[in-house]
Amino acid sequence: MPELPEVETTKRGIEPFLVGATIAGVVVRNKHLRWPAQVPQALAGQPITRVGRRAKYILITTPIGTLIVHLGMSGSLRLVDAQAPVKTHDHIDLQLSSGHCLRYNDPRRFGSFHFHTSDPAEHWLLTDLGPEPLSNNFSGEHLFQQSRRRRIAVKSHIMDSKIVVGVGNIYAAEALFSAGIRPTVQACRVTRVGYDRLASQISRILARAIQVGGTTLRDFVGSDGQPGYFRQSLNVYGRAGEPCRVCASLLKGMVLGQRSTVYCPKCQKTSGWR
DNA sequence: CCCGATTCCTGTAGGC
DNA sequence: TGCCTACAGGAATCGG
Repeated sequence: MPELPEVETTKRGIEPFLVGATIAGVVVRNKHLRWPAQVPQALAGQPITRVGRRAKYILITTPIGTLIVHLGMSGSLRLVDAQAPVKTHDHIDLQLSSGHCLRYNDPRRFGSFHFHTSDPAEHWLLTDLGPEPLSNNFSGEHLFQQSRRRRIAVKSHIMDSKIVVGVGNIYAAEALFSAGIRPTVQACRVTRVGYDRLASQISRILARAIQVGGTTLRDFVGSDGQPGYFRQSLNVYGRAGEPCRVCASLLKGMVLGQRSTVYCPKCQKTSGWR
């Protein structure tokens, strides 16, 4: 499931093929995504000037506007040959003048395509987002200050895209484990020191996951169709009932905020210090 | 304002 | 072997 590392992996994979290329044609086989897909035919003939990312959105910019693409839970953007046979759930193609084709496949259709004619940062999907976890705007102090009145679980706090973007269920669980913080602790009870440690673990883990092409659990493939290899580095996610890799205690699984959560009852005792 | 629950969707795993 | 159900989850939105 694409979280920030998977989206960044996709962005890096497609960028060299898109920037400088011209869109030769647009094919929308199924526009019934999370929202009706906005992919104007007017994109045909437009050069792609920039490929970017904000949170889990991939931004594909042309002189007439920017496509804002979200991969949802099961979406992928792959570069295929223009003649590649269409498979099931191949919903949208951007045909390129180079003979390549940027193909969007999404079995569960939780993804989305929006088109915005001015600065994408001003699109309603992006205006209320928190800082990028790999930027200088992100810190333990930020997490701490934003948490003072929040009684929700700290895991829900760091998964809130208004607080910080790109931290999904997998990486939230992993960062809390590495920081030694129990996911269920109220956000307002985590200490400043705890948030410092949590912020640095979030950044470190996301950066490492990007280095190995993200995490492939089931669906995710990068733009070249290759899986990511961070799965073997997971310490808690998907390991409920198995022994902790640090202390051998049995990892505990539970549901928190409608999300499956796994933690080590021994390594994750505190809400701050260790 | 705050926060938990609900909603979208389909492939897969588990139970019988 | 095959059917049926539960579950996975990003994030907007709803309801209390």
